[in-house]
Amino acid sequence: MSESVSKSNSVVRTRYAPSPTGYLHVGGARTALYCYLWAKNQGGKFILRIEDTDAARSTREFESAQIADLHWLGIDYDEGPGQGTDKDNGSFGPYRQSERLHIYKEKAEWLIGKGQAFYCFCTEEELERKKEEANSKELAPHYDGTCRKLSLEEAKKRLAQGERATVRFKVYNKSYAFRDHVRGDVEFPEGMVGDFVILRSDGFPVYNYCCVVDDWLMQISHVMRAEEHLPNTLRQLMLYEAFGVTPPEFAHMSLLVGDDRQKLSKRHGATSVTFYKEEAYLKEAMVNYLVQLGWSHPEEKDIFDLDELIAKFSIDRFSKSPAVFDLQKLKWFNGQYLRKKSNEELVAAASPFIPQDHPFHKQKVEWQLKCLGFFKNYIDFYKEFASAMEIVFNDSIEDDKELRDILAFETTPTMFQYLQSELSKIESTDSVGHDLFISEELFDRWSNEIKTNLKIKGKNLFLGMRALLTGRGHGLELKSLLPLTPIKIIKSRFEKIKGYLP
RNA sequence: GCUCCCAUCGUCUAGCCCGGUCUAGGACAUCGCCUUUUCACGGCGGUAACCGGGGUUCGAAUCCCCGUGGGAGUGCCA
Repeated sequence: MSESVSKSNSVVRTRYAPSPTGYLHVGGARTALYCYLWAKNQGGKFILRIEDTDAARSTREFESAQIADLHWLGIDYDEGPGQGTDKDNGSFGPYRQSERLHIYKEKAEWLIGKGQAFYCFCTEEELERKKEEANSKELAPHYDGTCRKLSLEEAKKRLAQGERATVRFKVYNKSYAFRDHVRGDVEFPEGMVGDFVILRSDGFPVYNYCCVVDDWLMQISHVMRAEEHLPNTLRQLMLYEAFGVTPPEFAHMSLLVGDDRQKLSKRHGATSVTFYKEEAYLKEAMVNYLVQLGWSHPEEKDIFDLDELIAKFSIDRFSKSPAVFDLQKLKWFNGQYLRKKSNEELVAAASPFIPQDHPFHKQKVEWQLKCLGFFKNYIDFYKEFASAMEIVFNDSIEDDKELRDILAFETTPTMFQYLQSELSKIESTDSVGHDLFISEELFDRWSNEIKTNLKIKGKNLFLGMRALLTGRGHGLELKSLLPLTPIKIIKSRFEKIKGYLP
């Protein structure tokens, strides 16, 4: 039985170690966020390590895309590709595993020399056959140890003759236990795994191996990763032991799952951060939402920003059970943060997400500020501004019972006469053809004159004005809406509404 | 198959380690009311959960055991 010993009073160093084989996954983003928050909370360092040992699937494009997405969320690394390579107490870089191959080779040779690893000449076909055999006999499909007995001299001879070999780790026959910050005490019984590959026949290292070498050499204090890695910890513990190194502390976070409770994947819908970024979700909402999928604020608060998170974050408040990634709450968060933005911020940030040919862009800045400031109360996403503004730029009549009822009020024709004459007094556009708008003052004057001169008030007054000026029986607050509507639209609707009067 | 992990409202969760203050708290969603002479925003309120069975105990959501259900892993992927 081996006990992992906590590293005390050492500097906290966490790492997020993605493989650049796709875009940043929301689950990965959450893990990165937790690593980042813990490091920052402890005044430590957050490291980004690129695990690109799967050369066939890894690309630099995905690497930069993932970094860009992390950056978008506000997660910046202290050390990583192109950053902080020779910082502080020595060199921890390079930070791409493909650039660390010589290190893995050297350490593997050391292990071989120590008799803790050996060359294996078994072919994939042989291995596959043995596995099936073991399976049919209901035995654990472990490596059967064929090459374990080979002497080093024998192995070197075969290597010299050009035979390809992997390097396997000679597994210890004993049970392991360690304390996990999320899971508590975890035990692995003896005999769970067979001798596993640490170096492939092409010389590239395998995940469980290079992960340990790097976490060790980069002096990572806390390994925080998804629960799917929990079983890997056994192999890694063995490697730490072989190297004579104290393992880091571990925290295995629960998985993000889909509505069917299966590990979140593409078939559950959009899972890449890039998608949400492009859909103009707010990063504040994304961070706030993601963090709460598996972690809770000590004061049960719901809304908090990155700075508060850094201050309040703790490694002991993770939940153990998987969390369903469900967009409802993210949508709510997005609406909350969107409404918090000032009108100036809104115009700057949301304009790109309003179609280029939208008349919104032709209006003056003051109008734009007022407009988005008004419509933000009705929507949750930047992309919804365009459709929300329909009511301002669309001169169609929404003919329904509600509208007909209002038009049938006996006061409505009188009001129509009055508004017709008022509208005829104002211009739709200025001298250069720009849209003109009525002022709130003018709107107030109209209502007052109708009230005092025409003796129309209450429901008849407001609903009547709404019907005649907007062509609808219901809608948004008139006093704010009308001054945002181009006069030419109001006039055009007014012309059409004539035909609907009884 | 084997190994490991998990189990509180529909969803995210608090509480569990250190049993009583839990007739189980909050948030999203939902429903209702108020506000808005309409909608939304906002405010107020309602519906809604301790997987099952045994134990330990005066007392269990909380501790123990056994079931059941779910998930992950079992690669020359990470």
